[in-house]
Amino acid sequence: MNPIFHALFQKSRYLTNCLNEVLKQHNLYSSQWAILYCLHNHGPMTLTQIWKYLNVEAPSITRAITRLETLGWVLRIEGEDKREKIVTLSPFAEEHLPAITKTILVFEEEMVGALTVEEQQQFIILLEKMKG
Amino acid sequence: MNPIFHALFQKSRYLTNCLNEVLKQHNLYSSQWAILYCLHNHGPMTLTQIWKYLNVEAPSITRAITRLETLGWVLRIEGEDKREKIVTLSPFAEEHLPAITKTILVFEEEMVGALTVEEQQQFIILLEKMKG
DNA sequence: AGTATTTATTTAGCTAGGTAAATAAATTAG
DNA sequence: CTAATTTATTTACCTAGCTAAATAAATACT
Repeated sequence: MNPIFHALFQKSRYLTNCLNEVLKQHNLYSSQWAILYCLHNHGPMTLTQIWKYLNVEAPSITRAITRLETLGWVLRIEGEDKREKIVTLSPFAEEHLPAITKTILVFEEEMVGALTVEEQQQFIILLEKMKG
Repeated sequence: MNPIFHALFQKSRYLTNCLNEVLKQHNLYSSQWAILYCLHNHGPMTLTQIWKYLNVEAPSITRAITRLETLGWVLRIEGEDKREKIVTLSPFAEEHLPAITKTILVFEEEMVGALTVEEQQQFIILLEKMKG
């Protein structure tokens, strides 16, 4: 087994666990945060826009949004096209996002700070080269 | 959000999906294969040895081994220390592993072939630098 | 207009990771 | 030797990805 895969999968798991650990203080999981961040940048989005943007299947987003809704982070609004649901951040989310973003920035600096900007670019280039 | 994380998580998910796709012909999932491969290299192992080696929590391995056992890939044998269960590959697994290994090698070459050996080493070095 | 197809979301059920707590055997302490 | 602690495994339950199929609304076809 090429050690690249093992290393890649391990690090991916490790980093999401660390991210979850750090987000615990805000009562969030990393994938929930990914959705909030996405909504923060793009404004209200339909479920389809979200899963296409995050490159994930629809049912994962349905489940996550349902959870985020009951936790009070987002609202599901019926669209003009009545098939679609438009998801928006709640006032509660808008209020808390700045502190969370700060937490994330500290985390990122801690995790990726040992790499120069060139190394980070190089890393992404190498990642891009891996495909079927 | 630093694009490095998004890229890393995406690629990790993409590669496991591809691996699952390729392993479908052998009726295996990628994490099941990781365990079989591990047993193939090290010989019989206890559950604890397996989860420590794969750097995963114990319950994940308990579940995976239970599944692999009912599918006929491994056997659980009670150890001399009666707390521990020793896991061994079944004759069925021994028989089929060479073909599976071949599938994996083709997959790896396809996925990682665009990188030179130096780039692969560089990639792993950069990965190692990411930690808290 | 009425039917067929497409599109958006949801539901059901699978693997796969995690934590917390239960159980049972082995080991250590007194 | 008995009681306390440690160790190995399992169980229960959570998030998070996936596929396949159900449902409902919109669109296209004839």
